[in-house]
Amino acid sequence: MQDDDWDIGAVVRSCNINRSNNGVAPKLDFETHLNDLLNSFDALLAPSMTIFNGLSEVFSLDFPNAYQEKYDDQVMMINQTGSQQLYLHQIQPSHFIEQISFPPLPTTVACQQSTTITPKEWIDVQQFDVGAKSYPNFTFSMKTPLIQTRTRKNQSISITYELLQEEITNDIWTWRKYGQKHIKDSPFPRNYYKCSTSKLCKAKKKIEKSPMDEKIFLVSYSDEHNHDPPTNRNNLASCNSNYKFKLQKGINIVPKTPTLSESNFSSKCVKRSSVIASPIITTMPQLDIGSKNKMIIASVEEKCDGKEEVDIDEDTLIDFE
DNA sequence: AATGTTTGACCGGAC
DNA sequence: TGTCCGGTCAAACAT
Repeated sequence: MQDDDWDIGAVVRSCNINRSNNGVAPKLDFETHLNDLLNSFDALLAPSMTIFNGLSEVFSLDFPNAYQEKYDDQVMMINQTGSQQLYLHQIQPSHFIEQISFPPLPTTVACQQSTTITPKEWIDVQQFDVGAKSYPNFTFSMKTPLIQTRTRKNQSISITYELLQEEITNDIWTWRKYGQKHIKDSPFPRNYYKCSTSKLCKAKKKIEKSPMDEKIFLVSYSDEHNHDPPTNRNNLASCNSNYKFKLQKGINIVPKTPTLSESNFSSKCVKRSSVIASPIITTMPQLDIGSKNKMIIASVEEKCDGKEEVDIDEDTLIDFE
């Protein structure tokens, strides 16, 4: 992927990567040494990559049980012609640690695409068996699914989630607000947070309300925590004794102009939008930290620059237990 | 006193 | 080169 080709304003399609029902987490046991070209992770996926067309900029793979041996390891994958390289790395631990507090939801990722093509053509979630275990495989007919954003050169990649209010308040990390900006074309301000646990921690978080649906918060994470999550619940995000269903203190969601209808922020009233106009994940990918689950994110060094919008293909959503 | 929030100023990348 | 805009800084203020 070329940094200067990144277009955050590109309209994003959505597509899904899901686990099967009753999916059994495989132990991939891939090697994660920097610059490894082939490892057991590749060996499992490489056959499916033969049709990889290299049009993706960023995509994500969400495995029920994938892990890296070392925290900062990066996996580089390469297709059989050697013309494309995939760089895999894990997202910061906070993302999957947080997920354990959420109810089971389909795992969905948002996708950016460059040409007119249906979501099913981007990602074809398949099932294949390894021994008695079954888990999804991914064919690489996908074009440009996206869960990462980067607005500028040299800016850290951020991962954006669509969350409801109660999901925001489930954040296990402590954050200190350091800025707020009104964003162009959005009636709601964007709030900027840094990790307040450690001054050396570079983890950041942005929170804003979705201009598309004010019940939904767009929460972006960038950089990684370099420490364990705080254990004292009294110190957690909101600093409120009844934090669970309160907005984190300092989250300013007052719109510039009252153009949107009122919301009661009740998750029960929220239908998760199938129309995504920003590079976001529509639900938190669910992972089980207890089994070393992590989301793996890959980026590809090739450009695509078309822009188009598409609905999430709800048919491809598969609940995972 | 320590920690977090507010908010205008500033910086730098993109165009 | 100038302008726009997102991101960050930091002083003042609040808790």
